[in-house]
Parts: sequence; C-alpha cells; structure tokens
Amino acid sequence: MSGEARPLRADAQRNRTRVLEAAEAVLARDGLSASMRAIAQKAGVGLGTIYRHFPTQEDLYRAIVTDRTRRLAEEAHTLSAAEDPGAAFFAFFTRIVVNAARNKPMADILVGSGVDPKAAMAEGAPDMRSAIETLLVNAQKAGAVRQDLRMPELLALLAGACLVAERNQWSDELRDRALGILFDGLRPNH
Amino acid sequence: MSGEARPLRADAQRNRTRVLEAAEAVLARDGLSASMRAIAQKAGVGLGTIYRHFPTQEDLYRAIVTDRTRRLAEEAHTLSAAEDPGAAFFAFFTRIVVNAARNKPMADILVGSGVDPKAAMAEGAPDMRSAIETLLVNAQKAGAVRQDLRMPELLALLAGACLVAERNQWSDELRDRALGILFDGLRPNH
Amino acid sequence: MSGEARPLRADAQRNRTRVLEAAEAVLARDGLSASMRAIAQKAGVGLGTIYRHFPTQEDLYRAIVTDRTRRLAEEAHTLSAAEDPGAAFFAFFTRIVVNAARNKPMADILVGSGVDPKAAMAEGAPDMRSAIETLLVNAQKAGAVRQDLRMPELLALLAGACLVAERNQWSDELRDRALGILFDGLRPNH
Amino acid sequence: MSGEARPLRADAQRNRTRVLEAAEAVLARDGLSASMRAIAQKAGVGLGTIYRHFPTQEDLYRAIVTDRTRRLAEEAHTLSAAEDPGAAFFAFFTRIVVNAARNKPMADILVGSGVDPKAAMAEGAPDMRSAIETLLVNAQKAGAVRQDLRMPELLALLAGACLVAERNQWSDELRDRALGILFDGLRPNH
DNA sequence: GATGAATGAGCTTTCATTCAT
DNA sequence: CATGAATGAAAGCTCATTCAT
Repeated sequence: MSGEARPLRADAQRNRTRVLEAAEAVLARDGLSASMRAIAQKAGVGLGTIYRHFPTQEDLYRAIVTDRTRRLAEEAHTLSAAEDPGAAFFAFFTRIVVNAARNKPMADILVGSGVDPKAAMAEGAPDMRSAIETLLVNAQKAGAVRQDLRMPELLALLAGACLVAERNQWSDELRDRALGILFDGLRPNH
Repeated sequence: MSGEARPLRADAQRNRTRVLEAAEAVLARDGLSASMRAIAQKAGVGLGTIYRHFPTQEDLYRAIVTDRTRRLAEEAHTLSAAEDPGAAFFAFFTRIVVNAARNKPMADILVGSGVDPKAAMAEGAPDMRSAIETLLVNAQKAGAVRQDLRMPELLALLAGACLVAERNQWSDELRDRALGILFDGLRPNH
Repeated sequence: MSGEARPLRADAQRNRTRVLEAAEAVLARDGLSASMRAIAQKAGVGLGTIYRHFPTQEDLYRAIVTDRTRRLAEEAHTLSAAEDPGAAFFAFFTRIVVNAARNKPMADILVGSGVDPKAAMAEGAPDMRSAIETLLVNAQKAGAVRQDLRMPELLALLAGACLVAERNQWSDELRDRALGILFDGLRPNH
Repeated sequence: MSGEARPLRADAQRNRTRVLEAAEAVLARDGLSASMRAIAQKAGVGLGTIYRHFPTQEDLYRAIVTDRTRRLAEEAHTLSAAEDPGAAFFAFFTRIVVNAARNKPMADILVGSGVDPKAAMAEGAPDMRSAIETLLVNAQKAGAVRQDLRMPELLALLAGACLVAERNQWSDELRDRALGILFDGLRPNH
C-alpha cells in the first residue's frame, strides 16, 4: 500500500504541504499565467524547494489533482456507508459540484497545462470510480435512481455539472435549480 | 469614433478570415502553446498582418469566440421558425453539444488565455440569448419542455454538456445516452 | 554551391556578424561562463536577435568554429599556389598556430560546451583537409618534408601545437623555438 | 592559520579520497555538466561532506589536478634514477602522453571551470619541474637529446602532445607515429 | 498595407552553497 | 561530524509585441 519513499523529515513534509496549498491559491488567483516563482513566494519558500518536491511544473500540477481527488474519494467512501442510499448518492453528487465550484479555474488550468486530469485523478484515487459505482448501485437497488443509468453517462453528467460550476460562480439557488433538473433526469419512473 | 468601422477592403477581409481560420486550426492542434507566429505561418501571412486586424492576442482569441457564436446564433434563428417547436429545441441543444465536441480544446484555451468567453460570446451574438429564449418559450408553449425551466439553468446545463463534450471525445452512443437523461429532466410531467 | 537559404536582409546580415564577433570576444574574455545575455549586450542587440540567427547556444558556438575554419581554409588555398612549396607548408603551419594563440580559450570553450570541433570544422571547410594535403604533397615533392609523413600525424601535431599556443601565451621567441624543433622532426634526412 | 593542517582522522582521510575518486569518475562521465550532488552520490557521502573537505567546487577541482600531478612527479623521480637516461627521458614523455589520453576530458573540464591547471599543477608537485629537468639534463649528457633543447619548449611540446592525446582518442599506432616524429625533432644531429 | 527582424520581460529549471537537523 | 533540505542567483530559451524596411 505505502510505496511512498521514506517518511520525509518533519519540515520537509510541512513545506510540501505549504507548496501545494500555495499552488492551489495562486492558480486560483492567476490562472494559467501563474508562475513557479509566484507560488514559491506565496508559500514562503525558495524556488528550489518547490523543485525538490516536484521536479517539474507538471509534477506539481499533477500532485494537486491527485491530492484533491484523494480527498473526494475519502468522502465517497464515507458516504457509501450511509443509511439512505438515495440521499447518499445525490448528496455526493452535490458535494462534488459544490467542491468544484469553490475551486473555479483549477481544472481549466490543469487541462491547459497539459496535465491529463483523468490520469492524474486515477493516480490519486484508484478506487474513486468504484466508490462512485457503489453509491450508484446502492441507490438503484433502493429505487432512488433509474435502472438504466450506467457509469459512463453518470460520470459524464457529473463532470459537466462540475465544469459549469467551476466557470460560472453559481448562486446557491441557481445551482439547486440546475441540479434539481438533472436529478429529475436521473430518477426512475419516466 | 466611426460607429461600426468601415467595411474593410476585399483583400483585408480575406486576410482577416484566413487569420481566424488559421487561429482555430492552430489552437486546436497546439493547445495553449500556440504562438502568434505559428498562426501567421498557418495563415500564410506575416506576423504584422495579424496585429493589424487584432491588436492583441486576446483580441484575436475573443474574435474566435465571437465568430463562432455568431454562427450558432444564426442556426438558432433558423430553427426558431421550425414547425415542431419541441423538436427544434432539442435539436438545437444537441447541435450545440455536437459542435462543441468537434472543437475540443477551444474553450479551455480561451479560458486559459484569460479571455472571458461569456463576455466574448455576448459580444458576438447580442441576441443569441434571445434566440435561445424563443426556442425555449415556444417549446414550453407546445408542452414539450417543463414549465418551470428558466433561462439561467437551461444555459447552465447547456454549457455543462458542451464542456464535457469538449473534453471527453464522446462516442455518439454515449452522447445520446447522456443527453437522453438530461432531456428527460427537461421534459414536463415529473 | 549556395545551399544557403535566402540572402538575408542587409541589417540582418550585419547583426549576424556582430553577434559572431561579440561571441568570440566574450568567450575569449569570460571563458565557459560566458552567457548568451552577455554576448547580446556586447553585440548591442537583444537576446532574441541571437536566437533568431542561432536557435541554440550550440548553434552559435558551432558557427564560430565554422567561420574561423572557413577563413583558414581560404589562406590554405592561397598558399597552396605559392612558389616555394616548402616555405608555403611551414608558413601555413606557423600561421595556424599564431592564429590559435590569438584566440586563447576558444577551443576549450567549444570542447567544453559539447560542440564537436572536428565536426564543426568539417562543416566550415569541407576541403580544408584537402587544402592542407595539397600543401603537404607539394612540400614532399619539393623534398622539404620527409616522405613518410602522413596526414593523420601531421594533423595531430598541428592540433597539438595550436592547443598549447592557445593555452600558454607564448612569447614569439618561445613559439619559434618550439616550432623549430617540431619542424626539424618533419624534415627529411633523419 | 595552522600552517599545514593536522593529519586528518582516518575516516576523514578515507572520505577525502572517496570524494576525489568519485569526482574524477563523474567528471569523466558527465563532462562539464557534472554537479556537486552527482559527485556526492557517486562517493556515497552527503553534500556537506564534500564541502567540509573542499570549501569550494574550485578547490575540489584544483585538488584533482594536484593529486594527479603528484603521482606523475613520483614517476619522474623514479625514472630519473634509471640506467639509460635517454630511454628514461623518452619513456617518461610517452608515459605522460598516454596518461593524458586516458583521462580525456579532464583538462578541458578543469580549464573550462576556471581552474588554472598550471597553478594547480605547480601546487601539486613543486618539484615536478625539477624532476623533468633532471631527466632532460641526464639525457642530454648521454647524448640522447639535442643540446639546445631548453625546458620551456620541452614543456610546451609535452603539453601539446598531451592535449591532442586527450582530445582525439589516438590509436596506439597513430600515437607512436606522431611521437616518433616529435622525438626525431628532439634528437641531436640535425 | 504587408512583412518579419528585433526586442526584452519573463518563464522554467539547475546547481553551488549554506545551515538546521 | 555528516547529512541533505533549503536557498536563490543565474542560465537558456520563448514569444507577444513593435517598427524599420
């Protein structure tokens, strides 16, 4: 499971985290024109420190996706043990979209930078997909989601919702209306 | 000062078009690393010529969105006169998504380049929105679309579909399944 | 014979020359730590201008060897038509060594930079070798040079003399004494 | 401050040696792009350890020349006691050239790095020069070398031979032919 | 008007060197 | 004493933009 080299010295680990956080912040602020230098400044470390942890700009960007995905995967796991499978399914869907909206330009930037977010995501959470699948199957068994919904289109719709959410800063109300319609499409009995 | 600019000499107009086409092609090929020089080469004109027509890289990129939007708006107008308003509505929706899928990296690039695609789009087709609204209202009158659907969420869902389509090269089948579910959500009687 | 692309605009040609001269000067001054930026400054052009003419640092360095070799090859040609073949042979040998001495660190730098000076030299004067060979054969026919001397060792000794000359700033007297001994080895009747 | 430094603890001495050997190896492999880090890795010590022994990169490089020179000086001393002074003289000359050929890129690198090899060499073997001079004088007394040969030009020719040997990987045969001619020039009776 | 040579700010990346662990 | 994480100056190179031809 581990694979990770050695546990990293305490201060090194702290720097790694600071760099990742700074990178997210600066990317969110400056978009694609974010520079490694700006990230270093924001993180309060030297340029070289970034490159020690992430030998390449791309490595850093990939790490961001990976990190974020890991956090989402954990939520998915948690939710898949919930009582009401239908509620869990829709809650997770909403949760992901909200999360995406909060980090507006991230995906664009990553895509724009040549990072393949799908690959990076896979790396970050090899079982993210299966976690979602569990949520789906349970919700279908409970009759909360239409039987003919398959993973591919679910992921597509999920991705789409995330992408708009990222771009347009939705008001809560608009988000609820749009998701409401989408969820209607996902429910059985049509 | 001169209101709407003068009509442009024939060859100048031709150059403008060539540059725009080249720009779309090069952006599609090289993504974010596309350079003005590459575009000039592809267009078969000098670098200076591009800058005569588009004083700034951003101006060029904005013009691309604007142009494309104008073409879509024309289609919307055409369709809004169709016989079956419901069919017209869904056809336009599909049409836009297909169109988006064909130009995969465009939006990413534009977003990545700091161009605000919403603004550019608005500029390109001031009445795009109203054209879509006409399609919507007609479809609702015909009972083909649920009454409580409003423009904001329609546009949001439309945008979302376009964005996924751009990223993941959908198979026709997957696209139909995903849009099918979305359309179910848009229909009345839930 | 031409092969050269188009003839280069007047100012472009002038800049190319200025860059080459500046590069020689700066390399001679700063050795391997010479930077492209310093060369640009010395040449009085922008950094980009260098890169327009020489897409890579290595290309620039190669061009220096090539250029210099071309000049030497011209001298060799001139001398090979001289009256006294023996004198011509030794004069050229001396000439090359003196020339090398004047440009102290050049070869080191070029070698140090990964440029293969032999290859670059070949490129600069494809017939340099044959020009030297003519000088040698003529001198041998005139009985001024030993018959068993072949090109490989001649070139080796020539190169060696150049290399020391480059390093140690020889006094004229020392140079004459060292070359005198070398020339004694090259003469017949031993 | 303390005159000649104290004798170094056993393990410290071992580390010093390891670093020097690693440095030679890495320089030979990577040429000018060799880095202190790579040397540390090869030597199996930490970066800091190198800096403890050689406060500066230049100090390390200088130590390499110094070391190597010391070894050569020892050989010169040994040979100066040999039976046949002429043979000893030419043997040492050949020995040095062969040695140089084996360490091809070393001198280039050192020169390229701003180390003055002459100074470093002087430091390494203050009596190297006198050892060679002894060989020369003895050979001249034995009539194996021309009387008018003086140290400066001898050293120049020696250096030249070494330099070509370093660059062009001579075949044994070519080396013998070139040295043969050079030696003819060094012999008396012309 | 069109061309493309020139410019130079700014980018990513490397690496000698320092110093906390 | 040894280690290697951190630093940041400096390098090679790109590319939007300007302007002489």
